[in-house]
Amino acid sequence: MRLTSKGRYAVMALVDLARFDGINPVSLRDISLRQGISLDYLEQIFSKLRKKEIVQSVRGTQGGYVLNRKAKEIKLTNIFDAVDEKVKTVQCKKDSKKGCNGKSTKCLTHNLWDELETHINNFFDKKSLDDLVKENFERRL
Amino acid sequence: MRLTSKGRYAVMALVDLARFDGINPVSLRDISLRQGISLDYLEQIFSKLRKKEIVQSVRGTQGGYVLNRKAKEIKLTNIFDAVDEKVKTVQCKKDSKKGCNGKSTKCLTHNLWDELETHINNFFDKKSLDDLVKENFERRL
DNA sequence: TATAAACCTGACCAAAATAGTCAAGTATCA
DNA sequence: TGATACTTGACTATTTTGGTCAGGTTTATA
Ligand code: FES
Ligand code: FES
Repeated sequence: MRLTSKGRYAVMALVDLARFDGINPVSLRDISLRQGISLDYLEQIFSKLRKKEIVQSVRGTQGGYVLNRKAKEIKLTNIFDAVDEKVKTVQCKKDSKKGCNGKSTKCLTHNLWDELETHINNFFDKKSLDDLVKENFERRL
Repeated sequence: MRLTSKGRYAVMALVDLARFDGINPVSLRDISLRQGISLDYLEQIFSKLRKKEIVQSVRGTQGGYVLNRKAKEIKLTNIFDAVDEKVKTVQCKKDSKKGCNGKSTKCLTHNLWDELETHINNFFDKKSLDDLVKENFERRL
């Protein structure tokens, strides 16, 4: 099980951005430089974040992105969902009644993976962007 | 984040096998047929499980595999470890002091991913093969 | 003792997913 | 009217995954 860069970068960029929340828009170029993420790749990611209304864009000189909601109300779940970083543990289609082995019953481990998925999602549901910024700030003291 | 088939199959096969624990060795051919997993692939997986002393092989006609430890003492962690299904959430090398961005400090989200990794591993540490067999048996009643 | 069942090993490969790059815009502010 | 920054879509190289294939060796038993 590995986390993909897309999800990792999305959160990283948003934490960077959230630090300036309410102060000024942050350009992707700045984030790219500070966090060492390819600018082109960031653009892909922010396009998705904008569509899911997590950030808002400000065009023109001195433009950039700002949060579209309060940091406290943006959960990791929302971020991952926006960039299509899905937690997928089962092999079968969830709504189908067929198992991953093609048989008519779910496989021996289906329940287990389903539990695991819930367990992981719990973690994502709890953490907000605000938590992350704060933790990060404290660490620097 | 997705679970790979290798890990999924390893657990599935072991649950199948554990049901006959103490009765007779179980051949990979049988597991292959019952669980719909390629025999060749199973052999790769069991080769690893044997090296990590999770199963023992019984050669010859009527041979197969048996558990090498009590089902209660085989945790998901052990299984995943044996087949190299690693939980990897951070990008950087864990022991290095450098961050994933090449800088000398860990990135803004390093701590978060580390927490996530612990959270997932907790789940794997708790579940034993014995638990799985029992859950499965109960479900069938 | 022959033979079939089963384990064992390593090399190989195709498809999918990932992690980007590249090119060509459009909008807006100073 | 330039410079800055967002916007979009297509394209691609690399890596990972999920296997297959070929050619063994070992051992129980008929
Ligand atoms: S994972 Fe759902 S049936 Fe196997
Ligand atoms: S994940 Fe460890 S430094 Fe970024």
